Amino acid sequence: MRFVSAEQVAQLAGVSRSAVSRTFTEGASVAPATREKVLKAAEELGYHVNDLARGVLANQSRLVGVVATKPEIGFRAHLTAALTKALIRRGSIPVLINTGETEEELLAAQKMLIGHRAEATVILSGSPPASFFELAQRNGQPLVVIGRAEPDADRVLAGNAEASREAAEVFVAAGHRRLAVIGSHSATPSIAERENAFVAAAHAAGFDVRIAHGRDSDYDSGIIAARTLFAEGQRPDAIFCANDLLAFGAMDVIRQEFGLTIPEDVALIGFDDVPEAAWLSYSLTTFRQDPAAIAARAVMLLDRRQQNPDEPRACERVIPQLVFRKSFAGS
Amino acid sequence: MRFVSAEQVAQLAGVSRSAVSRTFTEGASVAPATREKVLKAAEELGYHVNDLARGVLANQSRLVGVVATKPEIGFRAHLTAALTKALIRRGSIPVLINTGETEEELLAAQKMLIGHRAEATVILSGSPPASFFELAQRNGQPLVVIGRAEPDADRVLAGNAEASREAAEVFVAAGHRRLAVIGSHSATPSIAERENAFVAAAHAAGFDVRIAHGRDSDYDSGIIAARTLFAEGQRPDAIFCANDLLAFGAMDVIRQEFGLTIPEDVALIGFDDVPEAAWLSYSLTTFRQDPAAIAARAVMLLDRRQQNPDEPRACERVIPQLVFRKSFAGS
DNA sequence: CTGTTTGCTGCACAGCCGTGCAGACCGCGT
DNA sequence: ACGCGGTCTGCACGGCTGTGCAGCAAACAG
Repeated sequence: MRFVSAEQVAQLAGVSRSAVSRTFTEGASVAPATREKVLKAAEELGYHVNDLARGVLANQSRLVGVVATKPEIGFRAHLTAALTKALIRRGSIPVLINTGETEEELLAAQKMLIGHRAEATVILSGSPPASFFELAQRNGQPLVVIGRAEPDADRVLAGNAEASREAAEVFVAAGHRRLAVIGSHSATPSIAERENAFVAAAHAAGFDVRIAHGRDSDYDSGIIAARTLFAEGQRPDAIFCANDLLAFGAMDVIRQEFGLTIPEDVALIGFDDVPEAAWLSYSLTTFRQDPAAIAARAVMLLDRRQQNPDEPRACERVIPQLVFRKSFAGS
Repeated sequence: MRFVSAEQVAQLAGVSRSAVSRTFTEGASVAPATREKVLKAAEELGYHVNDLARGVLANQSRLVGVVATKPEIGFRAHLTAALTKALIRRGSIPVLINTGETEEELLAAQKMLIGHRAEATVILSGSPPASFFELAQRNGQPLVVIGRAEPDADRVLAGNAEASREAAEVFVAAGHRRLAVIGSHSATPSIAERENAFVAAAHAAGFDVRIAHGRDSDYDSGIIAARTLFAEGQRPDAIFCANDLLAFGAMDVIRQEFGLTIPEDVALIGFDDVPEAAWLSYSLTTFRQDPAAIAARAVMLLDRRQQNPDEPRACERVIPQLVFRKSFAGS
């Protein structure tokens, strides 16, 4: 008998099981005296309401899935942490679905969530297959997507386009003419959007942009991309990096392999403002994204969807703020 | 009617509900023909077994709590990710309890886990109060603690003492005499153990050690600690840092504020081998801890505990490996 | 003192599922 | 043809809870 049941508490308190149930149910009608007796008996026996049985009745649990690939890397780590913290504060139970690369694993995890009657799922990254959305839809599973324009779900978007345009503008205003951008081959929607918006804005201003890609969007990719930019062709004097990690890799190559100085020879702007951007070695000018703010929006969308399940899909926007440091001082 | 029940599947398939149940129960006896019919009907209706109800029967769910403060920082981010991945692969449901600093929040989260009849809890960091262990004990909640010598739980320990001793030995063998160590005021057990073991080993070899502390065990603390080491007193020529983040902060201060070179003027060894340690700017010699290996041990302990609940507490050790990079080349 | 309202309480049911048990059915050997 | 063993199947129960409903006592008004 590992767990105490309400029946046993009732017996010890000398009341019916209903009284116990009502004591632990918000807004139920119990006399203060019985309530007291029940609480005392529960304390003595170490009783905890069985949320599973509760969930069976309500046909819903308080689990919220958080889907992320590589949740330990860069900005995503901060977003994951902020989101789980916000969910806990809300009284939900954050389930971190750290899916490997395989689609199969993701679907298995989703089935687990549905099997546990999860309340909702938040998607931080990756590009789930269509079947994922279909399955969620079919089981009335609310979805919140962060950083991706998915029309079938509530979403929180960063102002990627606006920020990237601003990057191009401040580069041009500061007199830079040989522009470049570092993106990624396996571009997530956010990364691709930043790259494209920067290029478009530069073209609109009448300047060409060299484009470099690494395999991914991490430090090593930044290294590879920077090598291709500086090893051949006209060397850029200003580089916009689709995220901070790419920028760090590029900076290290620019300084150590090509002996150039930042920002005198090359200026850089990154994206995300992870804590490393403030480290003395980098001091990277970058667009700040506040993970707590994004998480708060996501939770808000969850609340709203729960109250009005049939409301049309909503979209929240969080606008990144350019933080000036030494890698680009502005004009 | 948001979810399909087994009853409906049974009706469509023309069998009893028991047959449906047995189809989805491992090792139950069903005729291949009925099984087929049931699966087809389930597919058509989009049926998923209600894991909540299943859990009520078994009095256990497949939730596993993962308790961590600041799971986005440094090595802990990698450990969290590795652990959640391993748990998912095992068929468990990782619940990330990202507790703020308050003890109250932690206990609330623990009660949620117990309420959901979680299978076990893994503790990555922080120092839960005694009431935490007591509550877990009382509810038969298996506990795995990582990186902390908690006698009331199964545990996975890194070889902090062995590695730190090795650090002292290789420094001495390479001819360094002015040793220092950077630890932390708010020392987690691991950090404190590394510091103490290094000091003890140095003393044993006949050398004194300067000790510096920041407030925490992050980059900023490394900066502060390095400033106190180099601003006054005899400057060290070899520093052991209790983790990589501290080392990065120290390196940046040593180079940029004091104009010294690494490793010529000062050699450094870190701990953890987070990816940043391999970045060109740092190239930090450090002790590698494999998050996947630690996670695997933790999961193994979980499995073992589940099979033999009354076995004595076990302790697994993972030995860190010294990885040489440029910050200290060895002798 | 009596009638009525109010506030609690207990009963019983519903919500899903796994499983022991008995019975049905089928194949097979004699 | 008959008995027997084995494989499935359905019934019914048990696991723990929330809640509608009816009843009961107390409080209160007249």
